[in-house]
Formats: sequence, structure tokens, C-alpha cells
Amino acid sequence: MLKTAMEMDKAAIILKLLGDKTRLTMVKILDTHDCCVCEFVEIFKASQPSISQHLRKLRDVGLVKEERRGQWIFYSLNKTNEYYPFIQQLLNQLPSQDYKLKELEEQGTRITCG
Amino acid sequence: MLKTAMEMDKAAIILKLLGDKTRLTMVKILDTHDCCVCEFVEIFKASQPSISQHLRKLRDVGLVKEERRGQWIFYSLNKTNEYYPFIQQLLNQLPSQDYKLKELEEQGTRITCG
DNA sequence: TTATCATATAATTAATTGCTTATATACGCA
DNA sequence: TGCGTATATAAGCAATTAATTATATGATAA
Repeated sequence: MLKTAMEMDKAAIILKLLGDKTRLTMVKILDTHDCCVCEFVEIFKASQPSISQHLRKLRDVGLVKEERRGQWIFYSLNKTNEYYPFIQQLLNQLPSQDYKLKELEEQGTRITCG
Repeated sequence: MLKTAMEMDKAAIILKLLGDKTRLTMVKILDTHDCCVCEFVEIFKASQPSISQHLRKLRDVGLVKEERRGQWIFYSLNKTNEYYPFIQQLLNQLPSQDYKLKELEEQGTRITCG
């Protein structure tokens, strides 16, 4: 057991949040790249409110943070969050999702938000 | 990323399963001790069907296995499961739940199932 | 200022979850 | 064999979740 053992309640809450393919993939992507909402809409082929609501859940527990850049709001992993070490180990065992961002770049969708 | 990267779908399924305090605690306990159903009923102060249903979910994805010993059915972590390395890292970050078994021993409930 | 784009929020609904109650199965013992 | 204990399963129900549609907010650009 690590020094920074989490409480079971909190661990379960975090795992439940990550127990959704969309949110899990979001967090995996955000671990290496900031993204704006419209990029996620493209990546997941989901509606804007649906993406927004997923992001809100992640934000509510402090896993991600938002930052407005002009017209866009960019999300990033909150690496100072107390749970970050916990999820980091978990994310390290997942395959990179960079190819999803590559696809966006190829179709030119990512550039518009930069 | 480790060599044995999991698919995102499967990771999400596992995390969702573990995103429940009862199941997460069960798995944490089973990582170090086999347990029978009646012990879990005591530990979680839950109904027998409720415990049984949680165990079934864990069994359905192969995370745990059962073994009859006389009148009792003992559950254990299936450490040959392809997902075990994934959850092991996760479990290592959680506080030991051994005190729950200690409590059972003190009240004599654990012995009866031995 | 007004139109437009990006995003958030609210309300509604459908699907999923976890519990309860009731019943079935399987073992051990008299 | 029949009874008690341990467990599983099924059916029903309440709570939660995730999506949709509709609307609000906030920034930019004409």
C-alpha cells in the first residue's frame, strides 16, 4: 500500500466516474493534451450538451479544470488534485489515445480551436 | 504505457464495476484473503441477495472465482484474469481492509465458516 | 449593436442500477 | 428421508444515470 492511501469512499467515486468510456478516454487524452469542448464533440461524435455534462462531472470532483481562451474553453487535467496520483497509475496502463487527436488534425478540425 | 495496455472499453467496464464501494472493498479484501458469502454479509451489514448479486457481477467478468467448501462457497480473486495486473495497481493504492476481518474474528463470526 | 459561434445549464425521458422480497437449489446432519 | 443452513436467482421497484431538446450566457466579428 502506498503512503497516500485513498479512502475507499473517494476511490469508489473516482472509479465510478472513470467507469464510463467517454470520460475515461477524455481523461486519458487530457493527461497529455489540453482540449476544448468542440474537439471532444468531434472525437466522440457526441452532442455538445452530452460532452459538456461529462466534463462537468469530472470538474465537480476536481479531476479537470477549465480555462477560457478567447471563444473557446480548454480543459486540462488538474494535476494538483489529490486524486491525480491515483488516476495517473491507472491511466498509464491504458493505450494512448493520441491517434484520435491525429485524426482531428488530419481533417483540420483541431487547428480551428488553437 | 505498459506493455499490456488494456482496451478502453474493457478498462471502462472494470472501472465501472469497481466504482461501487461494496464491490471495491470486496475486491480489496479478496486480494489478500478468501471469503465466503456469509462473511461479506456480516462485513457490509447487507442482505444475502445483495451480496450475492455484487459477487455475481465480479464473477461475470472473471475478476473473482468461487469454490465450494462443504456448506460454504468461498470467493477469491482470480489472479490469472487478464485484468488482474490492472486492478492490482489500483488496489495497492487503497488502504488495507483487514480490520474488517479482524472485527469478524473478534465477534467469532469468521471462525464458523472455516 | 446585432449576429454568430462556443459552451453551459435546465428539463424531460429512457435505460441502468441496486436493493428488496420471494423462491429455488445444494449441502450436511439427525 | 426431511430439516436447517448457505447461497443463487428471479421479479418488482426506487434511485441514479446519460442522453436529448430547449434555452441561456458569454465572446467575437461584422
